[in-house]
Amino acid sequence: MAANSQFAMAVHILTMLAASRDKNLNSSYLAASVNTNAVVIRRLLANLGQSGLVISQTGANGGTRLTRCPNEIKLSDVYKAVDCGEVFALHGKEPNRDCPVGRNIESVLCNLQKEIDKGVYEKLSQYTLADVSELVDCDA
Amino acid sequence: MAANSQFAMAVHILTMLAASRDKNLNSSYLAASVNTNAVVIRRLLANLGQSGLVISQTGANGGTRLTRCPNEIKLSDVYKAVDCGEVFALHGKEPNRDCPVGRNIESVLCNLQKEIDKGVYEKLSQYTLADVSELVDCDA
DNA sequence: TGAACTGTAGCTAATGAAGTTACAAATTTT
DNA sequence: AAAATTTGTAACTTCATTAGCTACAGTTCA
Repeated sequence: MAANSQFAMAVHILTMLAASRDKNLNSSYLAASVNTNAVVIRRLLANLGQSGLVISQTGANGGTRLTRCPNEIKLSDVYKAVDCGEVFALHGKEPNRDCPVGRNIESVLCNLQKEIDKGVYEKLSQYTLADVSELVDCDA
Repeated sequence: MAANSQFAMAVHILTMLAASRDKNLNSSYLAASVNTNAVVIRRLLANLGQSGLVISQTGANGGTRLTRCPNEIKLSDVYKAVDCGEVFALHGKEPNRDCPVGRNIESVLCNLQKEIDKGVYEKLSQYTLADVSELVDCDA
């Protein structure tokens, strides 16, 4: 269970919301589609809400809806909203500073990490939620 | 401890090996630079060896060395050698097949995942171990 | 008032990485 | 031939993280 599937779940539920823009969807309904627990969905929606992608309402007939059009939500926005970490992790423990390589490798890797992450981000920014919705419908 | 730093460690020890191409380096020596246990290094070297990047010798004065020039080892080769998984994970549990979105989202995400991973791979293939060695020395 | 929601705290279970000890097998040195 | 060194690998522990679950206070609608 250690693999972080939050991005996948986020795209899933946002696609659901995109298909029902006129009404609120509640967390139980979304959870049933993702096949998980409603609290997992609510935690995810909390992140998406903080990034301004969705808005939730408490109370009866409450639920969540998108704040803007699916074609205005880039997948990079989603990626940023859920905290997925980096493509690869740096050293867990600091390398040995008495070794020339150990002393300098971290900064080199850190720059590389940033560049790779930027590439991922740029690639994801080429797609919107509307693109995903279309693909999902096509396959249906 | 759950963040996978094998790529970072792999680049680290390969840089060490690149700086000592004429002789074997043993796992204790490498472990001291990475600041970890020798067995962790040997496990990593086993992966790198299976991908043909390094060759190890048992016995006294044994150890590990590169099989080819640092400028012939792309960072994408390293990424492939250590099993770092994907940029983002797909659903842990299969989504609900009774829902149109649940039924089709996985294949859409899977294709996206492949494309993103390919982008990472291409970006990493632009750098070699020789580039890393140079950067590490420059900083020193 | 009562029903239906979200938001969130707090717990358990499952997974995976890293760290450690131990030891057989291989190889070199003496 | 014996001793020393080193890899390869199994087995275990520890730690961090994700996901799943229950419970409940607070909000909103009818």
